[in-house]
Amino acid sequence: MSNTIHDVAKQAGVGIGTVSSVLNNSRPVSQATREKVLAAIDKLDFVPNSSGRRLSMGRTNSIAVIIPYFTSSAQIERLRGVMSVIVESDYDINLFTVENAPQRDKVFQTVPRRGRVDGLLIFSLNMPDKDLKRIRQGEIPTVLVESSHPELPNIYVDDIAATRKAVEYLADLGHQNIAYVGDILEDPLGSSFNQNRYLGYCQGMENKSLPVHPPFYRAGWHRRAKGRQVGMELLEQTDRPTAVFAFCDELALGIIEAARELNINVPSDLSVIGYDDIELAHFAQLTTVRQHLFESGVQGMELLLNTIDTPNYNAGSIQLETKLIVRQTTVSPNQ
Amino acid sequence: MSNTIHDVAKQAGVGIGTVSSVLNNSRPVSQATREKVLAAIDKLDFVPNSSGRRLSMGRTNSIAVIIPYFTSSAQIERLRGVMSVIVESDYDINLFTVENAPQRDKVFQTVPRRGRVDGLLIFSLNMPDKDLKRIRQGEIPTVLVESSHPELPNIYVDDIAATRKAVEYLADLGHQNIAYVGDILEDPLGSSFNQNRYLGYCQGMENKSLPVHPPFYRAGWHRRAKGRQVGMELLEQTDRPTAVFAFCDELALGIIEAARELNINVPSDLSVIGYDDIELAHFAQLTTVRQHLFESGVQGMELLLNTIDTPNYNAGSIQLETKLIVRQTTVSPNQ
DNA sequence: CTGCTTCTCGGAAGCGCTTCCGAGAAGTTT
DNA sequence: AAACTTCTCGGAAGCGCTTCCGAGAAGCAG
Repeated sequence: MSNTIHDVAKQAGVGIGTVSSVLNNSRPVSQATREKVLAAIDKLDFVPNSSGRRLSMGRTNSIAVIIPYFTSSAQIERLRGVMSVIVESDYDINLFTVENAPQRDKVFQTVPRRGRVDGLLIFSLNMPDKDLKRIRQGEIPTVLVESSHPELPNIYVDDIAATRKAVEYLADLGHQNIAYVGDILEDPLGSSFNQNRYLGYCQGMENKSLPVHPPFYRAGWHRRAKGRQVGMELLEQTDRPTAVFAFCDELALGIIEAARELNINVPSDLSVIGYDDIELAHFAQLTTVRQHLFESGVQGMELLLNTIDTPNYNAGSIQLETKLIVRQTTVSPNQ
Repeated sequence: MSNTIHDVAKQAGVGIGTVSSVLNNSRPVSQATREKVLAAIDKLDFVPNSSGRRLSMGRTNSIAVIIPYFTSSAQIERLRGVMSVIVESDYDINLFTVENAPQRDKVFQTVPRRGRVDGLLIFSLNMPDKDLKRIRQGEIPTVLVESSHPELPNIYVDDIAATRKAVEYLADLGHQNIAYVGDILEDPLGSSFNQNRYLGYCQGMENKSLPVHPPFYRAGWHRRAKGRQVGMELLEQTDRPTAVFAFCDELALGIIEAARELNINVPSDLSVIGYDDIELAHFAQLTTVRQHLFESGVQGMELLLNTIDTPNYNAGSIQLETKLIVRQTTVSPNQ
């Protein structure tokens, strides 16, 4: 069994209060006593039991990060941003991945509790009002990333405008048959980025007086293999599109694979735009909408830490920029 | 403030012991009482405070996962495997990323403690003996992934043989000038996979009577951009290699980018082999050594959970297979 | 009705820590 | 030297839970 603060106190010949004081610098201790205590701590290789500390202090020093679509590169990149700031802090990260509605509900019901974590960082999920109420009542600081809510601080991106511009770019190149590949519209986890991007797509098409053609909407989830499969379906249609907007880069790469397989040349026979600008988009020379994923994790976590540490921190919302990065998968269509 | 077990007890008109009993099914409770308690729990939206529970039970229900090189796709894929098994369990994940020696030391010194976590899953790091002693003394169950130690259960891969075979494959294609791109040999974090792969490379070269040419050893870390830079250096040499083994796929892709930039055709002018078979290797048609990354996370976590739950579980080591996946970045050299 | 066993349950003790009250020592002033 | 003030520190109380002792109720046999 590990040593406790009592062992240290006995070893140093002092009281437990004194040991606690030197551990936390919570009250002045004479130099001589401090040294005795430090020597005892060192000798016994003592580290305070975190459960005891949590209970008596009423804080946990840990933060929950809740992440759906954990298979997506974009989420991972955000998480990297989160970790880069957390290593500099005293907080631990509790990682919760969420794949379906029951998992999400369980997490939302049990995790945002006093004594469980000191803060919540939620990626891409919209908060059901019931769970939100609990967060507000328990006053556990919460920040949303890639999601927004009038009452909660968040980091977001103007998905609609970004997608609209990407689609308009395709239209300006001369494309008329532009497909949208995303996720199913009524997302069971309650994320809204797919709806937003689809909305942006519709707006772009409308602005350019192009028709939104239902067979050109495809749901393909977040991975390349799925994109390839959906790409095959899409491109095997007799009346196939000349350009595709994919709501994430993985999907875009899958579509390029499908095209390759069907001997459809990208970009001369098919233009493809992705979204996110993940690491590999550069390798693939993919035209895409860059959003600052790593940065979103950094900012989200910094916002959360500030909210936790400074009681009345006025945590507003932060909008991150996007930028269309034109590479080599988009050109004007063949005449 | 949240409700406590006392509030529930009062609300239900029973004692706290009874509430605890129905929460944990730890002793029989009459149907009538149980229903009163459940109603009170429901009404007060009560979830037991985890800090209190941790302290009194002496277990934390959480597991630390310690991950270096968090920017690498391979580690992420392992983590995905870990998360896929953890969601089915009652454990939480505490995620620790480690980027340098001080961080590693701090984590090894403070995390493997009773009252902190119930188990440790360590990726890719070798345990210093001093820290290992603490783990053994405190008897906190530990499993290593991509690392091995005579006293600790682990999940590993025969890096040496896998690399040797990959290099021999290149030699058999007719390559004589084969470069190795990996990390610096004396890794400050104390991982051994780079050494092992380099050793495999040397063995392969020796088996085929090929010289190990020092300028053909390059250290490039784990990301594409770095691989591109190292690739430039390597390929701008007057006497450049005709084939490259890269110790991870990201690096291999970076080298292909460098070649592209220097107008060196892959594969006809330069063959490239990677390692890991990450998601995007398929897209890039990269010849690579496949290891079962996701599976390594799954198995590591399952092994750990078994070790925690069944006291004398005989957790041995598990070797995972590798396989050379030949795609389109390797051919015989030009005559 | 008595003496036994079996059910059911209340609540004190204790997990390891921090906080805080107050006691004693040391230093200062008059 | 007495009366303060200031330092220093011991250890009880309490954080919210689980466990466990033992008490009372209920059931049963004689």
